[in-house]
Amino acid sequence: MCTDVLIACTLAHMARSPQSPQSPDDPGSEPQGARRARRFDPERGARILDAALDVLAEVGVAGTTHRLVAARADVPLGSVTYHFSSLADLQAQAFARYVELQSAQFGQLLAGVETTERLAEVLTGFVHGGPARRRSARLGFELHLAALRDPALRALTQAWTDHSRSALARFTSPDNAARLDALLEGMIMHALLATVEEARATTRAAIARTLDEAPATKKGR
Amino acid sequence: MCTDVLIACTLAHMARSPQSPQSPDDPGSEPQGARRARRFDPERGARILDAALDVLAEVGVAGTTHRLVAARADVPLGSVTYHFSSLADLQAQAFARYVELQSAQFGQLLAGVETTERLAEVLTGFVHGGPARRRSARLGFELHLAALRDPALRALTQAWTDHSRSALARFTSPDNAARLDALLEGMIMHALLATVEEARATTRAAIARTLDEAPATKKGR
DNA sequence: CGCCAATGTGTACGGATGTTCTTATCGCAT
DNA sequence: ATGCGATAAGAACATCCGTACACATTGGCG
Repeated sequence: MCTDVLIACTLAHMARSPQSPQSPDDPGSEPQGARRARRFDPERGARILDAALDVLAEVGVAGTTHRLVAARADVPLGSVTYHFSSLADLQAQAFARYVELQSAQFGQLLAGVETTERLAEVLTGFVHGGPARRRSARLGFELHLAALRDPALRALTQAWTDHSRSALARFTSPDNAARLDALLEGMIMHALLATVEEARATTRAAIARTLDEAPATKKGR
Repeated sequence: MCTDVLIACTLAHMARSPQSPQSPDDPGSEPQGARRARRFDPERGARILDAALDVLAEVGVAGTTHRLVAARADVPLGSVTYHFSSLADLQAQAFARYVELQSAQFGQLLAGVETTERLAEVLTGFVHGGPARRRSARLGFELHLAALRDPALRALTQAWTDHSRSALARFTSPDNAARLDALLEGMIMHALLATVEEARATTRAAIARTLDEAPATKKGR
């Protein structure tokens, strides 16, 4: 399995050499011991993290390997193990970066929203997302599942949930914000998995109905 | 990583020999070529599937291997590859079995429920589940994530969602049943991941509020 | 200018895994 | 009873993976 990805890996590794600007002395004439030119590359760590997020989104936590990430970031294998003490460390830092980016993006999405009607509209667009949103959602669920198994990642999911709830709490009560958050999570998952896409109006109605709560302080029912 | 599981694997493999009823001729005197007695074991396939579900729940799709499942089912490695053409096939069939069992269990859970009040109570217990529920929920999310990556599994998640929605539709409109299903999914995930457990009353209130919909046939809002 | 610590790069190794294959065994139809 | 096909059992193989390591390079500081 995964042969295509491996091919891509190999190709990326091979493709790197020809396009690099060759040193004054022609290295092509001495194929033996042809060590690649060293590159000055600060913030290579950050680039590796981005590549790791790409790989995580594509093949999941299960399929993510040092070599895949290295190929994606266009760096040699040793560079990944140099910058990150272990594969788990790499994944954890990548997920941390993801939560950071995602929180900011979500906050920005809700920044200009004033009315609950507009909020419902925006959140509907959030659930039915384009390819970029799909990637994000995949990463999110990948993180959730990883956190389910590795308590060290719980802090990240907790932070993400807290941020999401508090961002939504600007429009409803905290309890209802939590409910809305759970609803969104479920709807996003279903949207990702559904063989036939749900009608936009339906999800919009579900969000809107959840949004205008009946406070029902005491006489609930 | 996973050393403990591997130890368990090895131990299970070693522990098998001494307890087996030995043949008339004492095999202990001839340690060389000591092949284990062949066991007559119909429905070994089903037992392997159960073992696979256990392993899936414990270590996830990522960590599930032929050898782990074989050790869990107390069968030799070759037996797993004999009954299932590939690891993906094994996982798919195991998940299919899971959906079957889970659908039945969920239907049975709602079977005796008549009032929406009682339903809210039952669903609350479903969200805050004991260890058995936790295992099921983990398997469910494991399946969801696997289906996210493997379209062949979509049929299973679709069946599960459809069944769940129709079971809930006995108490509300189909649209609201879908909304409630999404809410449950999200709340279950949050319950699994939360570092501090949510108050039971809160989730009950969230379910109850979602349950009594304002039909609002035309003049919504 | 000259060093050195940090960073880049390629390779090696032990181990785990999926899958295949050979051999042995036994239920069962004839 | 007797063959035979289905299944059990264990070993083997090629591959991939995480990590460690040895060596090369160079930016920046004295």
